[in-house]
Amino acid sequence: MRCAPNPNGPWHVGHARMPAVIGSYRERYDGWFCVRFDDTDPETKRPDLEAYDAILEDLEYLGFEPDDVYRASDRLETYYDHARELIEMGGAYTCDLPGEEFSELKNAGEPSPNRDKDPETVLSEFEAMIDGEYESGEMVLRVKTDIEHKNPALRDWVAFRMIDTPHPREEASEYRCWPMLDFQSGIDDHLLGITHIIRGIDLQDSAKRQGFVYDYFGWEYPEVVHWGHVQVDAYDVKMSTSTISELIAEGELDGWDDPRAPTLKSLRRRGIRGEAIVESMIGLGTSSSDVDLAMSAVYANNRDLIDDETDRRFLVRDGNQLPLGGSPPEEANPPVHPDYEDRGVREIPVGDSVLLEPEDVPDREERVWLKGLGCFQYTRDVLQYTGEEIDVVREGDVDVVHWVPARESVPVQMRTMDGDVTGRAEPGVADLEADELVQFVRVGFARIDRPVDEADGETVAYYTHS
RNA sequence: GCUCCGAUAGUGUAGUCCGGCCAAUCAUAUUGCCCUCUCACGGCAAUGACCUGGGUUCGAAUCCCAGUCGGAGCACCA
Repeated sequence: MRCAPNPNGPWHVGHARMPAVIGSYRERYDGWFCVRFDDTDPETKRPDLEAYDAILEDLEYLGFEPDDVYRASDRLETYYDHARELIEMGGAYTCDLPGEEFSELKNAGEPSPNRDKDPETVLSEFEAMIDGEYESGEMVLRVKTDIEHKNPALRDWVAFRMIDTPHPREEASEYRCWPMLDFQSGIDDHLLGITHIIRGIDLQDSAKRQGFVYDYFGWEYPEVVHWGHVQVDAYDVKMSTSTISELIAEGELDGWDDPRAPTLKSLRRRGIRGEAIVESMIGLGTSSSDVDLAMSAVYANNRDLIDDETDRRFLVRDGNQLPLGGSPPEEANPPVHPDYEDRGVREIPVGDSVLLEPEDVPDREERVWLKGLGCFQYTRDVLQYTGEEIDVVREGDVDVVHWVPARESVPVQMRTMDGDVTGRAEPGVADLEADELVQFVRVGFARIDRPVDEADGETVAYYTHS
């Protein structure tokens, strides 16, 4: 099988579907899959030189390594050779009709006047195309299909056209005569031994179009599955490489890994495992209708993967400072993970005042349980330590909240899909390293993006999900 | 205009080929309860769907026809 991306930018979430599905088939049937960059349009779908590697990185993040990697722009001579062969069989003709004129004839079921040129003429004109003797738009090579076919989409389609703009890859920059996707991809699928093709409904006519070429060559067409488009909820930004690219250029997004961007690089930075995305994509199946992927499904899969191993920490967002009274313990020792006592406890110095999230500040005279510390009553602007046991919580009238010491806590900036939030975390957070995952208790999971910084003493975290 | 494709709960999916075991599966979501020093994890429960209309049949989610709705192609894009 093959994954045939157009290298015009890093992948968005929807792109994960192809490798997820063919990768799982590879495992199940001991199969083979390659990545083939179908980069045969240096102009309208101009390849981005950085995208080749970016896509391979995204693939690696998802947990896949392709068995082979090809670039269509390396294989032009192969396509030319097959075109020559096709011409000799009388299966293709050069055509200098402007696109609109041909379109009119085609829609009427009328052939192009060039259709019956003899192969020698066609061949010499095609060689001239290869030699770059025509300008863009002057000459194309068409596959001779069935000009009266009831489906107008299949009638005598273009196989090669002239493009004046050089290809961005240096190795391919001298070529001017470029194959269209249907020709290039059709030839390659056969030559690479592809047995099963999965592609979008936008290419649902491709198999029939390419079928004419396969018939000329006497090849057998692979099995094909078409699937619909994927929409992802939870994002304001349209899931389209070109849209995201524009938003980045305009400065609306900070980059491909901005948490608001529906890209794989963004999910990676937020600490979501590629595996969670892959599982969600496999869950979508291969239906040909359009589907909506709920991000909650990705989060649920991810939570399954990371919950057990992720240590707990406290983070208070926009904290209200409250002084403590009544001689509470000097240090709090909540567990590193509530389900794994053997991982030990954290050591949080308490000090003489704490920060609570505004919603957690109790009403006057009410009690509140600071996790890992004890019970306090809010009296005369002070949280008065009551020394009561945990039973008061079990009895049900005391809420349990997280907190941080006002003085010894460390500043944290957390970037989320809905914007940045600031807060302060327990001191241990300053010792975390980049890429570590934490669960901020009662807030959610986060990935440490930048450990504490000398300049501002601040730790930057990316919010994963609840 | 021509041509293709699809339609099961909020979302995704199984079942459709080879009609009965489907008063429809599983996951997620939502809600409630239990557990709990988290609104995490775990456990229990509830909510919730075969697009419409005909036909074939003893019997239709499943087969046939029509319609409706949705998607896609008819590019010198991929």
